[in-house]
Amino acid sequence: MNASTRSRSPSLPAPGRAVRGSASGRPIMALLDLLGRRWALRILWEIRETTLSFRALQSACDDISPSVLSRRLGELRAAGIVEHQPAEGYRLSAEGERLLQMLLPLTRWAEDWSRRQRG
Amino acid sequence: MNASTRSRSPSLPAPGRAVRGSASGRPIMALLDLLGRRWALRILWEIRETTLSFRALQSACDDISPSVLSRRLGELRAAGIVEHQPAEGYRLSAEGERLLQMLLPLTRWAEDWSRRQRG
DNA sequence: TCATTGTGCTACTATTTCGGTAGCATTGCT
DNA sequence: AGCAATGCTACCGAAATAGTAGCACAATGA
Repeated sequence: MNASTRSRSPSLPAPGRAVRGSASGRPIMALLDLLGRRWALRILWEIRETTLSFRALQSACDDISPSVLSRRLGELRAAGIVEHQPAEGYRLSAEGERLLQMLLPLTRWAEDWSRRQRG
Repeated sequence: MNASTRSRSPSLPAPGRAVRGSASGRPIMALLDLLGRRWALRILWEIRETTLSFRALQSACDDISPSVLSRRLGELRAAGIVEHQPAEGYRLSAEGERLLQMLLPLTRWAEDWSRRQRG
């Protein structure tokens, strides 16, 4: 068996397809699956208002390993949330920007949370 | 070998402490770490407007394994996002409800996404 | 009283995912 | 041609997760 034929990535979550934890294909489940993978939220966060090259993104994410970064980017691109501009780098798609708009208030929440957790 | 001495869980993300992928302790990084763990978002989603027992939550999450559910619940409770009412079950804390308020619009986004992805 | 059912887990092993390092093909300098 | 930067893939050990079994406890009810 050739290594290139072995399955090396989890199934790509997409609306309308069964995903991990849900045979229903409900879009929200596909999304929660996608965003719940390691580094996915962080990657989106780091490009929320900028364009970064693969390596710049890698170091922004505290030197995430290139294999995982590559996989996450592949998934996020397949989902149409991230796009790659040759000679510029990775950035949010228009749809990805709408998604991130919704996540920005998390910063505020996290700060309140911080105050409460520490007292 | 005493089981209680072995390390069995990844470090609990908390604001003010270094977390996976960030030595800064910025609250948002701790939050992204916490929510980026497998099933974390889904668990919060399933109790967004109800209280569920351990087993009910397990089946709501498409029969997630109890070991992972137990860990996630421990983390989310330590974070003050989820709380456990004896004889009732798991539910969001007041703070957790504020957090979920921000995530509810994801449903709408995911539905639009679905339409675009499928054409 | 003694099953029976439900609850909240922990233990254990197998499988999958991730982390970390090395390195390659391509592109663009100079 | 040489050199550096970019966007990866391969490989493999480590860590997280899945899957199954089962335990301790409380409540119910015959």
